[in-house]
Amino acid sequence: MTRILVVDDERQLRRALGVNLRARGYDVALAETGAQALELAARHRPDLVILDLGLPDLDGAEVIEGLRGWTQVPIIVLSARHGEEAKVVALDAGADDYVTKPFGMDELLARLRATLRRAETAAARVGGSGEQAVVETSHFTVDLAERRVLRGGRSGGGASPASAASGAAPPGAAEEIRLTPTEWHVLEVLVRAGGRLVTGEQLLHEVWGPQYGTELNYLRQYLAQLRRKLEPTPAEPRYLITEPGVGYRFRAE
Amino acid sequence: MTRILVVDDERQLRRALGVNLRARGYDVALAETGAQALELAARHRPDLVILDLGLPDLDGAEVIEGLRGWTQVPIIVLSARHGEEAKVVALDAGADDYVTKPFGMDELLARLRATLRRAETAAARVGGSGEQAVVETSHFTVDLAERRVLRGGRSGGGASPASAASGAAPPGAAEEIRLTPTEWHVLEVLVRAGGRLVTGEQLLHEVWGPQYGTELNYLRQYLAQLRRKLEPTPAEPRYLITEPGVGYRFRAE
DNA sequence: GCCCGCCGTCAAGACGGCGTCAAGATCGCG
DNA sequence: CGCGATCTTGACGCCGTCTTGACGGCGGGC
Repeated sequence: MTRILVVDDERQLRRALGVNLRARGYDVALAETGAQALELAARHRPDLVILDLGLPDLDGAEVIEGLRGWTQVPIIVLSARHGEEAKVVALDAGADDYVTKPFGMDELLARLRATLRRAETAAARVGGSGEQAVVETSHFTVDLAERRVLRGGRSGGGASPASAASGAAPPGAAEEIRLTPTEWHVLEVLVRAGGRLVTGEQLLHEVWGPQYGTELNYLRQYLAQLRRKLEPTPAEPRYLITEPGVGYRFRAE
Repeated sequence: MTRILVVDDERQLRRALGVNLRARGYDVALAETGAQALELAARHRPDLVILDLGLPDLDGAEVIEGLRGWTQVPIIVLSARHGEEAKVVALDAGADDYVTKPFGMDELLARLRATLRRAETAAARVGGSGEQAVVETSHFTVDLAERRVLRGGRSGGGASPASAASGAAPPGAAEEIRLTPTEWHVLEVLVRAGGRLVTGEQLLHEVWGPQYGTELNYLRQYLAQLRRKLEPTPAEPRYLITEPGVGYRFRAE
């Protein structure tokens, strides 16, 4: 469900927004100060922030900058100030839209939908931002953005044992290796670590959740499966390396 | 250079916008009718459109829909109408922002920067191929602008199992496949993703609205119907691919 | 040289996701 | 007011995935 963070010091308006948004099926969190807003945003990870500029503790621009320091979450600003100056400042600080009070609830909701729509398509296109999205070895290619693994680097690996469904691809072309969600997640964590060692405990936390930490047999299971699917000779791993007694590491040659 | 398309029938305002935008370093194209706007947009591929709703030839919503049929270009609407109703209609039709006349040039420019900034993160699109209005496979053709699907690629697929109503079309000619609104919407989202994976949640958000996110059975239902209508062998999908545990993907071969 | 712990492997059962079928609800149209 | 098309919702069975346990080999420590 879409999470909205509403930041406003007027109890009245905060309640009204909360009720209206919840009625539309949004998951709403409320904050009444800038500090509380920043904390809630970090913890709650909202999909959109509705921010009143007239907060008691922090200046509006400070809140926007505090958010923009680490997140691209869409921000709709509410303000009683109609002046152009204020709008320009807020928008250039990183806000996505600016609505002057008093405003109609229908308009705000429509602007909210428009902003969410725009942000959603943007987020879907670039995974996070920058960062290496494709890691290549001489036997396979891991595409973190597209969430895919393709067999075939410079010198194509051996023919895959069984590929029934996919039409015959030209030799040397990229052929997809199907991974289950958990397999992918394990591989992703290792690849994102960029060659650094990942302890068993870290892996379990990332993939299975914080309440796991001792189930090392899970890792043995999934590392074996990944090696079977990715390594040229699974018995002698070249890429998915075991560090005995510590954890695992992805080596990109 | 960033290209802006300005659509307005008032000569005065058109000129003012043109001058101001050019002074800021934008590359500006001008149109004074809806028809001209659509044509210029297709040819010129602007990075943003500023659209006056009070055009002589076409209704404002028509112009927005005409653009949204094939492009995600950001649209800022100008209008003399202050009513909420008009704003909601325009924004829900696909506009990104709505500015009422008279407006301050500084505010418009700030809103323009904010909208461009938000849209830019999406600019890192798959290699220049840009936005295709028509996507073709060897069994059918999806026309995003015309909102149609035609059976027939190079070598026409087998005869459809049950097509009673349509008159006998000449062999190899394009025959339209009728899709319901929801079917079309699902297909459109998948095709627009351009081969990238779309999670179940994203699909539900786009098609059914943000308050949906867990009704995965809807997707099963509609994906099955689309496969029945589009796939040569619905039991073994070639185009509408399931990524188990994650979502769906459109594969254009 | 023996014991113990860690790791790779195999196998089986539990579980949940996915495709499918089917029926009711809803809406627009004649 | 009745009909058809479409959307919504529920149920069911199959299959792939996940979970869990057990076994054997290998190496290191004592």
